[in-house]
Amino acid sequence: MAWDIERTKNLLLAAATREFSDKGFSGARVDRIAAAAGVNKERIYQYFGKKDGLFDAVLAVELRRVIVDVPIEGEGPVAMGDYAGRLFDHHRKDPVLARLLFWEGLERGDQMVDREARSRHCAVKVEQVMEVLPGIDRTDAADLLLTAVTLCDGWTVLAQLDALLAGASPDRAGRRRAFIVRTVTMLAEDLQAQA
Amino acid sequence: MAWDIERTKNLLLAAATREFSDKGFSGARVDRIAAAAGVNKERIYQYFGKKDGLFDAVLAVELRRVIVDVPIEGEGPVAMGDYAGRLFDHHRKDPVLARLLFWEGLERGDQMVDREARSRHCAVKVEQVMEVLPGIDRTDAADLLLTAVTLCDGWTVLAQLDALLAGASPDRAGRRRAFIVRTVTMLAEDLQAQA
DNA sequence: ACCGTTTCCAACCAGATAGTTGCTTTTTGG
DNA sequence: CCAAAAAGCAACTATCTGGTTGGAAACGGT
Repeated sequence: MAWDIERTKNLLLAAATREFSDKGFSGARVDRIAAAAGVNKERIYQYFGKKDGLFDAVLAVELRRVIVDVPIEGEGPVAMGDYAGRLFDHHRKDPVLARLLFWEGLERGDQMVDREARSRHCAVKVEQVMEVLPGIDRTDAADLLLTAVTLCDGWTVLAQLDALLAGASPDRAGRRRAFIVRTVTMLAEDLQAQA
Repeated sequence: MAWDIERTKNLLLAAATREFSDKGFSGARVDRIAAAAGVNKERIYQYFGKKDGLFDAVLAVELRRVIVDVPIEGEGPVAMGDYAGRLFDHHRKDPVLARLLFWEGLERGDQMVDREARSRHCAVKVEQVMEVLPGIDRTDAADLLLTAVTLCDGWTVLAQLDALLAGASPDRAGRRRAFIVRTVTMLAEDLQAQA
């Protein structure tokens, strides 16, 4: 069998994604990642430098994924609500990114990974919001976007709190989703009206 | 000098609060907590059982604190916005609780600490919301509350993301606070109108 | 077939980590 | 004032951690 470096890297990335998402950076165990990937631990240090590098790589992959899978597009407040809904679905299907973002916020604090790329990513997203809601203030667009992201991502992490607050009603997720969509739509309407 | 067990316990709790808030559960180091408190490590195991017990105690203290310091009171939608603002201020002054909640959500997942007490706490809060907005649906009250909490707590953890999205404008925190207050007020208005 | 290069791996290391123990010091109650 | 109980502490342990290394195995070009 020929060497398949990409495959090995992907196996490691997949295992690392799961481990980091579950346990966070300091909780993740390098040995466990290697074992889950069925790859020798040493490969991690060869391919990704060290634990930090692996974390960064995982986050980069997931960020790229959400950009492609959940675009901001369409026109008017309803389009923003729709975006929030799709973001909610994305996280619900696979909570990895939401968890990684909170892990990063908590563990890394101010030393964010790859500031430049992240900054560009954010700028693009804000720009897209401004296209969907013409005439909106840039700061308002950022606030609206942050609100949508916080609500969607926050729910995947604080789901236990939600269960305590709202009880274990059937299709709780669907109800929460509808609530968030409505909130974001309403907010977008209000911001555009005053623009 | 007489034994002052309470003082020792409080020293440990204070140090543990800081450590857990900063590093989370698996990132926190028992030795560091003991050193910061100027107390022998063994005391922790005597007073709190083990690391888990200390974490639980810290969380309990902070939860009790926010109930007292940030009550839900008043009448009508504006009162809910006001509550969100005060919650925001509470976390901004001291991000400990917000961070602990997210740490718990991420690290503990479904095995939440002291379910019974937490459940009661949540029920009381929802009840208070229903008093402020008479006639509102119970599920809506829970959703509104969760929205306010998610937005306020989320901002303290995702502040870096905020900086990337909105730029480092002066008094960014104040602007975000105003946005959240407005969002919650508007939402409360809408919910009460349809009630 | 041969050989330099790349990929892989088992064993290893130094430092850290949660949790324990045996003993000393202080307090308390009669 | 004395003995029993409680509180305090330094040193210890067994285990785990991220990270390294020296050599074996598989490859590709000739």
